[in-house]
Amino acid sequence: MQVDLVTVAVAVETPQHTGLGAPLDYASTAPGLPPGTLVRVPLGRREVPGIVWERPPGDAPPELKPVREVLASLPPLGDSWRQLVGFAAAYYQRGLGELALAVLPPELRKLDDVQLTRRIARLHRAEAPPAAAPGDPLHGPALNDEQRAAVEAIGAAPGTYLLHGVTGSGKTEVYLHAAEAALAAGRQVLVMVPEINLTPQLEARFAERFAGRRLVSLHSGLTPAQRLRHWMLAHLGAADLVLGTRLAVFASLPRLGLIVADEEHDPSFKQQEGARYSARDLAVYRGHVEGVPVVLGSATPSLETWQRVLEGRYRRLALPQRIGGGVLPRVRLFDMNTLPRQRGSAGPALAPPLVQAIAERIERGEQSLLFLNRRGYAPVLHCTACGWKSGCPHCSAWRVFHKGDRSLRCHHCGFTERVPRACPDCGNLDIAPLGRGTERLEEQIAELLPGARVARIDADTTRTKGSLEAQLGAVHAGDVDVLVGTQMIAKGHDFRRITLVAAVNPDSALFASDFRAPERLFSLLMQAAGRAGRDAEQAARSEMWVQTWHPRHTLYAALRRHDYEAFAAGQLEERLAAGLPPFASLALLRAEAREAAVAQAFLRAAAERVQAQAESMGVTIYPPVPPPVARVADVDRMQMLVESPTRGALQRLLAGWLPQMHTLRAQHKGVLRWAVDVDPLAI
DNA sequence: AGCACGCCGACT
DNA sequence: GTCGGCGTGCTC
Repeated sequence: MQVDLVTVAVAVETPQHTGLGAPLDYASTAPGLPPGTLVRVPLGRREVPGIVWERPPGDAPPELKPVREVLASLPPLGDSWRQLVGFAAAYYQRGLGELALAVLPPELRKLDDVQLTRRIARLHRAEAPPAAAPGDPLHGPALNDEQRAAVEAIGAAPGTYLLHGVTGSGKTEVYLHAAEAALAAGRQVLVMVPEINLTPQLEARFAERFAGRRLVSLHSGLTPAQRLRHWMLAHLGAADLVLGTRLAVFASLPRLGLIVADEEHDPSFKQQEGARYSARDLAVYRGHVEGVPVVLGSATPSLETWQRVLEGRYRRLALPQRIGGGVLPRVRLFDMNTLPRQRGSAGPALAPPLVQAIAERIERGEQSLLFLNRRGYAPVLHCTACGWKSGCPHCSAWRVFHKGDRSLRCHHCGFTERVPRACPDCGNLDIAPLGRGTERLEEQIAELLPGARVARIDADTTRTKGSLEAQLGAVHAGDVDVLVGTQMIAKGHDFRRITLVAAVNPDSALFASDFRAPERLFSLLMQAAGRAGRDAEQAARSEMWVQTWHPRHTLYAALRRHDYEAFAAGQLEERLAAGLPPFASLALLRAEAREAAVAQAFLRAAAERVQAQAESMGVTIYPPVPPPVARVADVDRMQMLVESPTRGALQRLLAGWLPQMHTLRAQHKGVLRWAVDVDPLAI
């Protein structure tokens, strides 16, 4: 019997610096294998998973290897999913198959069709019909006028919406109602939050409200089996709600009806390794492709989002009031210049009036939250005799003094040693901490406020699973008077008894070289302020203190009035003048080598290849420079900024340029890694 | 990236 | 004599 062979294109995991980014051709005996089908194909001497893709017209290579296995029990990945993945691969300059397979649950790639059939059958059996009938009325609080208007607008037409409101203004309630409307129409809902830490409380809120609906989470904290199960329920259309972190933007959702990205300004939505995608930007694209509304929620929108609102491309839905008539805490800028100068070091951790204010809170049984974005005891140790400092031998960074275990730790490469007893250079015994981290602040508060119950929450105290929950529990239970922590505590957690929030030392971000530093600081401080006075009855006497040496800085002036719009206007003006996003499109080319000169030469040669073309397109390629931390783990890094007036020009340039990079790399021995970051967060 | 092939040093 | 070092090259 004659067997007809057809040619199919299959996206397989081929790292792009091999030059193979596009799908490969295979022969198949199964006619009409639909795009989106999961298959296994031979690649070199291996057999790898792949996804059938559209085949662009053109000649197939003469000798084709056959598709080994068709995983027919899994419904094909849909057209809009493939379009999303195709767009993301092209936009972020990664191989299609590499991205497509990277965003599937890792466990899925290991299964053959028999195992898969069994898993799917088991899922259908386990997932009994929901306990309550769908369509139960929502039993939440009544919406205010603005909330109702927002829900109606979202339900009325697809498009991108900025849900603009401060902490406590009721954004989640709008998500819940918009979700209910989408669910009632038989659609699935995707809700994304920036951090895993925030998924449990979101899940609890949605689970409580949608008792009759099937809800799954998708984030990297799940076990491989859970992740597969949840992904599968979404893909099969059995899950109604998917809550997750940035990776959930790639969930396969055949009935998608609404996408929410909460805290859309948060930098965590940008993936920082591999394909460096922005889940927020992809959510907007996905909403556009699928014709569903996308809701971006924030009190302090990213300037990219805000500019699109000003241009009328996104619609702003404002929630101007805190629910229950609460007001935002009064912001008090404390001028550190008014303190008597102390000889030598940093001066007191907390200004005496702030200590007094905290003491009053303790007396009244209220809580205070002190925010210091630097963990450890002191960021650096130094010798008072010879000037030695605790540098990392492997990185261009200081090693941080951790008093708890008496260690010097590099926060970049992890290199850790016990604190030396004496100066390693001159033997002097007098080595002193410089500056202050959360550990030292905790110690100093105990001295300033004897008897106060102080707790510290940062990456060091929450290392083990469940410890964050335990510590937050202690705060909720009222076992803590003063909570000290890094930005970890500024985000999302809903504290009820906090009436004072203080930023201990926020100034450094004012003058950072990173052009987004002010935006991040403003948003962090607004978010921190939002921790105070969530109980309306306490709100009136809630305060946010900012200790600063620059009390007249415009950022603080805007913060004091809780005036995001004024702050944004000022920033946008600066960005426009400087030719920075959202008024320009950026990409960053990075290279790593043992010697900075090698990385630099590689980037220079790369620039030379397209210099003329770039100029003709109005694209500027800046000379390679070392990043802020130039050397990490004995590897030197260099980066080269590419700036374009438009996205389109940047995309065209990169698409033609990057394929040349792997041949160029072969000529530059010693280049360990290189990568491109489209729309980088920091430059 | 894997995973081969390929040509030179210390071991059962 | 072979186990294995990682240099170079390929994957429809």
